[in-house]
Amino acid sequence: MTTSHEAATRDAPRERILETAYDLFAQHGVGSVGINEVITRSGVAKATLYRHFPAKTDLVLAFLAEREQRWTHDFIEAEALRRGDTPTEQLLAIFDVFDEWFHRTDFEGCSFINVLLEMHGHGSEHPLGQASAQYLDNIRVIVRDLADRAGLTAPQDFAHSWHILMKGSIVAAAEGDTIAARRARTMAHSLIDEHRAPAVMS
Amino acid sequence: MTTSHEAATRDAPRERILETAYDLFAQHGVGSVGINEVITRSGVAKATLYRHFPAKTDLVLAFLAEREQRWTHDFIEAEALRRGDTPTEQLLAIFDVFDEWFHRTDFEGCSFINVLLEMHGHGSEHPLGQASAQYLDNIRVIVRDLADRAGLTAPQDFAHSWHILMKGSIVAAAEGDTIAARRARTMAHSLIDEHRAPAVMS
DNA sequence: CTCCTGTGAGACAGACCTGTCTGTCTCGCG
DNA sequence: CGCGAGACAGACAGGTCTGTCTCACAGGAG
Repeated sequence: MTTSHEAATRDAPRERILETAYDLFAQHGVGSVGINEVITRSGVAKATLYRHFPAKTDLVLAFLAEREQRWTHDFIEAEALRRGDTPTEQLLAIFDVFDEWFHRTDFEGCSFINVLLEMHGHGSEHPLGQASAQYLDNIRVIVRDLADRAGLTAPQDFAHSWHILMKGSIVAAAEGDTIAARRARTMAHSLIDEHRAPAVMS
Repeated sequence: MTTSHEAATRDAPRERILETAYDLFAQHGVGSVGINEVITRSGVAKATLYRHFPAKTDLVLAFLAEREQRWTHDFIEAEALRRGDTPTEQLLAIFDVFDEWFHRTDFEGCSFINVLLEMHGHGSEHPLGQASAQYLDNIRVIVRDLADRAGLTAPQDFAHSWHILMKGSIVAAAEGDTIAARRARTMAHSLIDEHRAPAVMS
């Protein structure tokens, strides 16, 4: 109903499908949302959806790619870079962005983590698990590059540890700990200090 | 019902069901495993299962309770207490146990996190989400008590931060980072240091 | 002996899912 | 004006799942 989206969106069924799928998958998870709901909500015919996305997996893969663009790049990365003047500040700003994110009423969690854990150990075999792992990898690359630019030691290990703080705080936020980002930020600060000393090993 | 009970070792279908459900739910997730698989694997009639567990939710709740006993208490807590001589050592030993856990070929992740994230934001309304959150809470109580005994400042906040490291390393391990526990342990050590100083941010 | 209870085996209903297929409509273009 | 491509609508097939139900059997109690 409605088609209140004016003439512009009239001939863009693929965009309408992906837009609807993005909202539904991000909010309710890719497993809980059926194709039929995407169809009815986007006002598209089932045959149209399957013409653009041969299987549900393809639609989910498109969603994950879109998620990386909107969440990883446009939200987290861009905001963190904007809020900090130095690489170190930009790293820490990630958790400031997280803090804002965790306080949203429609906080939806990290789709990459959600999809990966939905595979329950078979993630390395399933294309959705592989894609999610790749997008999580890409986040770590962003962190590692900032660590590089900040002159930190062992940037690869730093990025892994940093990412543990990010993922842990996201799960904590899903649990209801709305100030998890501030807790993680404090630990993150200590981690930076540890990687400023020439020797990292304990 | 067999007079004065305790002829329980007879066939004990309830124990067989729960034992089978424990293995399947822990390994493959509570959503992916159907009642029929529990039935065939445990050699029990469907009516028998539904007599002991009126709905699948009841079976999952029983699984989660069993999971707390076997994983939280018998594995993590007991092993950590055994491996350390002081409360501080026992806290750090949690990540030694994690390290061993992450390296198991049948590493299955944290069922509480998995179930909670499976609710996709509606965890606080769903009984399974509430139960999972409660069991995660209980883990934090164990950590807080150890922090108390170690004389750390702000043990409640400490436990929340510590738990972020635990959850973050579990997700990282699910991603394939087998040495995530050692990374978390290093950060955990710094966290302890931070909570030894008399003044700590709240 | 019969009754009674718990059990195994499995058919069945009803809901929901993915994916296919058949129509009908509209629109652009020659 | 006619034609074809793409889109809408929805029936349909084939599979999954939960949960109910029937039936046969086994063993202890009265």
